[in-house]
Amino acid sequence: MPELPEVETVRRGLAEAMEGRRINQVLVRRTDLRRPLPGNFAEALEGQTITRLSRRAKYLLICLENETVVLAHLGMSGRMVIEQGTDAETPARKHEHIVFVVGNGTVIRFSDPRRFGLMDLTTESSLASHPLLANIGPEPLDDMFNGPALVQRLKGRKTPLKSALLDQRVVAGLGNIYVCEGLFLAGLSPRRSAHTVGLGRANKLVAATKKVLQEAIESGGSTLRDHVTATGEMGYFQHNFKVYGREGEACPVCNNEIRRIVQAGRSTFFCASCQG
DNA sequence: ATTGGTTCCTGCTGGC
DNA sequence: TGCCAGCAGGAACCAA
Repeated sequence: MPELPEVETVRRGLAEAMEGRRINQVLVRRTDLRRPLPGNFAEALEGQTITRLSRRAKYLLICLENETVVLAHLGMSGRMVIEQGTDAETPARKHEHIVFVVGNGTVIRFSDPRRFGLMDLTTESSLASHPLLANIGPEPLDDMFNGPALVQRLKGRKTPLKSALLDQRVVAGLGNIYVCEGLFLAGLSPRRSAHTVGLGRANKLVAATKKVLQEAIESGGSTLRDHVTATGEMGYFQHNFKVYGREGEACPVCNNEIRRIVQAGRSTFFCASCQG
């Protein structure tokens, strides 16, 4: 499931292949993604040169010379994979929904079996107020995301800390894996009520979250099932998970058994003795 | 205002 | 061994 490190890894790969190149062709095979693809999607992009590949939260932003911005979310199972010199039209793979042809024959294939992903069009000037981005919290790797800011954002929230961190309005780009890992590294209980996190704990949590995200990006993200980089390689941060997916295994710090609980319908993995 | 529940979709898993 | 119901999961949306 692509979270910030996976999307960032994909972004870096796509930047290499797409920046400065002209979009020569866009094939749309399906328009019924998480939200309907804009009707003019292909026409709006064809002929435009890509100026920059950017990212906000878990959204990829493909910026074009005429100020158009493609907003792309990979959902649960989305992939963006680069191929050189293959035929864009064939083979027609089952879950391949959109294909971009850029420059002299570079093909970028967006596939997404579960179709929780989406693409939309906006412009540079209305990007920040786009409905999907308008209410999203700070980038976790930005200096704006710090202890005091986190305390402020958790104020008044009575949900468990774990659930609050998954809320994209609190902080952007985190998902189940990196929230579990960050809480473990910070030594904080996922069950703690969010508003009880004061400056000391918030500082620890911010530092832990940044560390986990940075290390994951350096590892090319985590590949559980679907994630591959834009060049088709697997990430390998999953080998560094301390608690995620490790129910019943020994905590790497204290050797107690790692537990799994369900919060707001999502699995939480944690060590009850390290995460007081 | 905040929060819990539902929904979208498909591949995988576990139980029989 | 094979089948199928049920689940997982990001986030918008709705209802309370």
